Amino acid sequence: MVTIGDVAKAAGVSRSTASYALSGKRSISDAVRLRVNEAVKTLQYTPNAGARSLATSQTKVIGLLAQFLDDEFAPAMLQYILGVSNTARELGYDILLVTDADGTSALRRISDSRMIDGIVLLNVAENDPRLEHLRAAQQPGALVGLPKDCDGLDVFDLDFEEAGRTMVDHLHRLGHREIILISQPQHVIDRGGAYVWRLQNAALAAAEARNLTLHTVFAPSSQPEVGDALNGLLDAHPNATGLLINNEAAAAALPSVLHQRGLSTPKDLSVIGRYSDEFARTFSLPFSSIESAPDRLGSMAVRQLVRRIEGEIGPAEPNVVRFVTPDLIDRGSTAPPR
Amino acid sequence: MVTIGDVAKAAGVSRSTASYALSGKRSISDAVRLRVNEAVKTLQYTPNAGARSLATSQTKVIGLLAQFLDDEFAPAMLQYILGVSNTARELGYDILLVTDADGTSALRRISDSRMIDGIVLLNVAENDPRLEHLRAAQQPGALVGLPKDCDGLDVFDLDFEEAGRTMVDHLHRLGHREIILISQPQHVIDRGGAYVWRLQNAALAAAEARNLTLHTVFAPSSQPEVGDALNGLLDAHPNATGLLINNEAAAAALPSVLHQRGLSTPKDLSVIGRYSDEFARTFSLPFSSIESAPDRLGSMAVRQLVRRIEGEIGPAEPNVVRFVTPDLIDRGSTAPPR
DNA sequence: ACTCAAAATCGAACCGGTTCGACACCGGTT
DNA sequence: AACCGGTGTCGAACCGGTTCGATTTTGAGT
Repeated sequence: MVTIGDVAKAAGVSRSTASYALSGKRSISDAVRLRVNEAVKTLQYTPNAGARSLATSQTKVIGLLAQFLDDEFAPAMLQYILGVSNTARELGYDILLVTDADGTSALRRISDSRMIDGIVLLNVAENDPRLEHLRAAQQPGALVGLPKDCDGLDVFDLDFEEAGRTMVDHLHRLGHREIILISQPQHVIDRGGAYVWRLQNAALAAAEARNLTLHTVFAPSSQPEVGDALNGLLDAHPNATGLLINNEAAAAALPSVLHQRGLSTPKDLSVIGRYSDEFARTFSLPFSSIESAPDRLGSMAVRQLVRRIEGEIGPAEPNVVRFVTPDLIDRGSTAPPR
Repeated sequence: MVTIGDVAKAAGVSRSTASYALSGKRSISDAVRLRVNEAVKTLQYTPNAGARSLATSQTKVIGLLAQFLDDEFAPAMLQYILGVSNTARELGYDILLVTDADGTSALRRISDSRMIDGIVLLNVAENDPRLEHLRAAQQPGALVGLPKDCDGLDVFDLDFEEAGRTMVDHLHRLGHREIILISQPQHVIDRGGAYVWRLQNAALAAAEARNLTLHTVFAPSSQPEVGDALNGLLDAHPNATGLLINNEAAAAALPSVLHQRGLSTPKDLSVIGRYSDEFARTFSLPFSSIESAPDRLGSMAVRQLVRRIEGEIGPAEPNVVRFVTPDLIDRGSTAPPR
């Protein structure tokens, strides 16, 4: 293993001089800087991360806590992870990926041992038990998902209220009078998935204001149960002309259900989903959708986190709570009702 | 930050004694051990990872290199990642997830800076440029995917030859005489995805030995092109009674294609895929399939890697190249031909 | 009571960086 | 000639663990 001492020796200077030559934190003669850089190159020197972190208490690593819950759609989570990971690298940070079922103790472990400079929490629930420890950790943290109490933590989430309104307004403007909203299953909500309520309540309010009928339903998030649920739903509301889907599994299952029933969009039914474009491509979903922007949310969270880590924003400065305005991507699955 | 010095002071012993009390590497009186443990608990002491890694040159972190290529099915990759991550935690290791497009320089970075104790490479291609650096890194490494030259590296992969034979044999035993094999697109092969050839060649050999006709085809890996390709394929071989699918996207697209054509399995067509059970559930695929066991492969790779890291297997001991025998999961999509 | 090995503990050194304070050297003022 | 500030460099200390060698304490055997 080649150390900075070896570099210093090769350049004929002291260790501290070599260090300053590399960091630029004190003025160094051109001659020395040149010789040091030369030595670094020929010896293939790379600083030891452990030693550096010990000396500077900075690791250039960000902890990423992702929970893979049975009742959530794993492929959707991947987009968040990639958004975080790619942006982190861009900013010079690596990612410590933690998928422990017990996120709380995992958080303590990586935080207390000072393996990381900051933490991104995905999939944050309304009363997320991890938040308490994140606040205590005295390390910057950023959340994707809106908890009840955002105090002291930077929060990023889709504007689900706006999403609900946009969906309803879009169909209303086309002339629909009776529509259905399919949400996540009950236990996602029980676990604190408040975004389900946020979208649904906003949709209900918009529907009332526009004077149209909105049926709301919680559907399973697993195959093949969700297919049956969709069928039952369409049977129950034969006059509905629009379908709003806030449930990835339901969206994925819908094409074959429609096909079985001999229905097509937008002729027989107008459909709007809420998922990412990437998701739509993966599952070849032909429905217009509210973009859930997982990569963008992950990216924003990391950017803010790094600003805190690097002191561009002081720890005293108030936390931000930022909502991404949802775009509606038109894939031609909506039209005026027959 | 509470250090081992604080613990030692609280327990009334020296730092070294506290360290030995915690590691158990020298005998310690019960009284002291008790007082030290007490102090650890009350002070909430957690060792500083940087300091420990500096002293022991062990980080308890495993690097995981995953490449997300446009033409590969991202959700499938997630299963490998989770297999690696969960097993690593079980063994006391954390995961540094690297998704850089340039895997080679990322490998150098994390390896040279000694952030990690070992490396798992996913998605290894036949002539993977990352291997050269992994060998030079002088750190244990494990691969998922079979390269041409396995020298010095532990390799884990599905037995694709056996998979090809099993698929063909299964349909042959049921009495099929003409079948189709759908592979990945040409550019997956060009990039070094040798597993495509391995399965296909074994299937062809088995078909010849059994004296049955096997048509082979490279299909796109993106929607909706793959659907058109499937249609064209079924048009081109109207007498084929069996379909083997070594292409996730094609498998995902097949149900709606069959539906459009008014075909059903196993009545009109016997179908066997090659993907994970998790994948089948996500897409509610009703086809019998060769289990590609991503979680198991990831888990095996990590287990072997940790054995190397912890010296249970000396660095001199020869590398293993282990093939997982593929299971056929029967979902009732095969039957004797009409 | 005396010896001797084993058990228990301590101090110091080390891992590989960074950073502080000191110092030497330089050209330019007064 | 004495003084000055700025520049470039060095030695030493420090970050927080682990580990080696030495020393003290203990207890068993005679």
